[in-house]
Amino acid sequence: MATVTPEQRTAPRLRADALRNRERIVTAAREMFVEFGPDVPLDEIARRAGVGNATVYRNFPDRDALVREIVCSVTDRVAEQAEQMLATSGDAFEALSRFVHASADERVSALCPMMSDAFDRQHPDLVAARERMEQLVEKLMERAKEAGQLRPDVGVGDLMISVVQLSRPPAGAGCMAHDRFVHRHLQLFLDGMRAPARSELPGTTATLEELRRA
Amino acid sequence: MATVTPEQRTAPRLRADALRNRERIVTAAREMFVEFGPDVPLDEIARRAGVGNATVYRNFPDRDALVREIVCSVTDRVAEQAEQMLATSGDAFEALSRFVHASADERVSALCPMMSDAFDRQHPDLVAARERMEQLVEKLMERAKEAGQLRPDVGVGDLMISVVQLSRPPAGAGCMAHDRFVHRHLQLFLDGMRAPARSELPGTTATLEELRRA
Amino acid sequence: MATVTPEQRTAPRLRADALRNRERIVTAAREMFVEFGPDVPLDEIARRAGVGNATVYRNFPDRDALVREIVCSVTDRVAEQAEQMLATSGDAFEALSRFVHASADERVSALCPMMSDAFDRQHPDLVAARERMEQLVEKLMERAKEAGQLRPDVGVGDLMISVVQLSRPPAGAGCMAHDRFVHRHLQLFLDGMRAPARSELPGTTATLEELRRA
Amino acid sequence: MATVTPEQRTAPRLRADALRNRERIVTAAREMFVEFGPDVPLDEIARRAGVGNATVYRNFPDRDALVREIVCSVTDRVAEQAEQMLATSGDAFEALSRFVHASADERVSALCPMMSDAFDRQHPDLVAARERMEQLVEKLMERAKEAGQLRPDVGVGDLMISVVQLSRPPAGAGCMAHDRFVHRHLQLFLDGMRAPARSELPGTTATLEELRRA
DNA sequence: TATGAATGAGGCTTCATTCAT
DNA sequence: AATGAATGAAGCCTCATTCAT
Repeated sequence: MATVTPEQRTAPRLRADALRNRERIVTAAREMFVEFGPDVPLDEIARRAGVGNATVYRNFPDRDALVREIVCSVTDRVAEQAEQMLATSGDAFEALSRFVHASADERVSALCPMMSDAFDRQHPDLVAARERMEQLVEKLMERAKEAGQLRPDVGVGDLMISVVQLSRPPAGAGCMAHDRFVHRHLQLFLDGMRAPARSELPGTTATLEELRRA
Repeated sequence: MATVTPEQRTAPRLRADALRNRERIVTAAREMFVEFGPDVPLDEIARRAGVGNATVYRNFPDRDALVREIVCSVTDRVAEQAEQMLATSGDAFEALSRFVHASADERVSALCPMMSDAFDRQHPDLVAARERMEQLVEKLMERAKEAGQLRPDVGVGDLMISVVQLSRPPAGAGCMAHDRFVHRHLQLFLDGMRAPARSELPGTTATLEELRRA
Repeated sequence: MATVTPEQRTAPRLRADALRNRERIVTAAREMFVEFGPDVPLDEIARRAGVGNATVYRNFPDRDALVREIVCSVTDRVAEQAEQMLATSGDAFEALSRFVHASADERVSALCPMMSDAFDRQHPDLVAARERMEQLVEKLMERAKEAGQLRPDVGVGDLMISVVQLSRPPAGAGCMAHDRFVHRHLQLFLDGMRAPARSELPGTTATLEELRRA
Repeated sequence: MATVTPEQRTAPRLRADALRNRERIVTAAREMFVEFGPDVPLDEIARRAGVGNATVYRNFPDRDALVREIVCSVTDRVAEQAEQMLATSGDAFEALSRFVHASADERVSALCPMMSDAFDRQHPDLVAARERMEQLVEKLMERAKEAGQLRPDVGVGDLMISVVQLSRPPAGAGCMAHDRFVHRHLQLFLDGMRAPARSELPGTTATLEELRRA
């Protein structure tokens, strides 16, 4: 399966040092979005990345483009985790569980903008990355359902939205502090997803895509 | 049991119309914080409340004071829900479950700032409101544990933090849309909290208070 | 004939001091647009007006709104000059001539944005002001044509565009310096408009409105 | 008569390809200044010229130097037109008239900065180019005055300033649109300059040079 | 007391200019 | 010599907060 990397998305060959700058910006932005929420000043991101503010704009025409790049790249990382877990042959629920915890470590909460109206959720890059991720997670959940370990009334959206939400650090809180609890709460949520179902769920499941019109 | 009301917190007797203004501001602010996130302009809150912007400042010296008032009042409402559930005599887990769903309807996600470093979590009003709420929820959980329905390795902080997080609307998304999923995810989380425990939890439980130095 | 004043355009009753501030902003903006071109920093306009920069934005939502106000108000002033000249009973060409020179003194060159694509020439306020002015100038020219003093092959657009252009101060030049020549060149242009025509004109006349699609 | 060419102004021998680059930059800059006004970004000029932005700086130390080069080269072109008209033997006013219209086609409006305080009008290159042009136009006007076709109370400055002004495209307007009217208005102005004078001119004539302290 | 208006600090973005390849 | 990338200084606009009526 072909993996679309961020580099492939933004193709035009960059010089070695420019590429390094771009990477530093993306890394800084991911950390700061997760830590301080999506409103961090771009100037702060530039400072953390060790570049001038205008360098951010050379790489990303506006704020949305930077946020989109972060969302896409984290989506790729999460998809990568799902792919790795699919490649294991052991217990299916265990694989799902490890995927969930690994996603939190990959800062899956950076996907938060994907759920916001103030974000172009239909951008082609984003749609492609999201669909790939969803298909992989779908398979992971399917395997666990077939093994009778995952309750059948939950969908990809239920899982991913909840994981994003539970791992979101409170705005302005150091995310390191938050990490202390996240895996604990994710574990509780995972236990609630095990088969057999302990209750009937209200509402209906949703994919991330459906959020568009939800 | 004595309930501390917002009016008692800000003691000086207000004229009837001034009191009504204050209430309208708080109501508008709660709705708009939940709907539009914590960055909503105060002028917009004033407009929604139908008062001039300066009236907001007459009632709350600065933005933090208003946020604190919202947090305190929602804490009160949530505590009220816990109290009501404690007053019922039926199934203990059912009471806890109803409390959780009711909290979401009371916009418990407005408590989010309580978990933020950028917020004075030690303010006396806040400490009082939080401790009262925690004691009531603690009792609710205690009853369910004694009935063998709630796994014993979870604490008040696990529950409240998770409920706040799962019910947080994505920044910039209408919360109405979000409501479609929240109760579903809360239900999954509740199922994960039922006894018997289906897994061992990592980390340790935490009270909201501990978040301060966590 | 009812005159539409700027105050009537922006109707909502303002406090006395706020109205004074608004007037000061408009005055400063008119002078600086004429003197330095349409790119003067708004902060400089605010400084010259003696108000904070945000006060400009309170009165005019964005830069375009301020420019439009200037254009409308100068259009009104120019129309006023035309009306006064129409009220005189003397020589028709003399009236037209005095109108042209008076327009320059009223800073008619501030109408320059009216000829720019980067400007909403269809705004209702602007359309109303422009049409009123054009009708008055049309009458003034008609009278001179009927008296056999103005060549019949020129139109309102020919006159107004040329007057705007000839009286435009070079960007960055003190307009006071420029005034030394403007009336001289306007006089030459007026002489060229006298009947009998001394040559055949290329192209066709145009109204300012036609510039839209020109 | 010795003609000072731009190449002679910036003496050091350039390689053929470097010279070609320089020409492309000047051409692109002239077009874009006329079309988009004096604020067009240098990066855009470089793009239109098909070179990197830094190449512009290699050829012109700063923005002013580029503007000066444009002004000088247009001045040369205009002088060239005057020279050609002087070489004709027909009607003197006709020659002057053709010069005026040809100047507009040569984008004489690019001389606008020559009238701005924010521009070093005393730069040797500029002074030389301007004086040469003025002398040629002076001769052209002299011939017409001697033939009794041009009113004697007008000077070179009157003509050149007016031609520049009348042919200036409004900032932000495509100059093509503007061309529709320019020749028409120039013709009216020319008619006003014919002898016999139809009125007395206010003020005094001026050379472009006098603008410095005017 | 309640209000609309005023303010200055700060964030986003652009651009002339400099630097490194 | 030529280029793409980097930079910091503005300019525009918003918003929390203060002032004057």
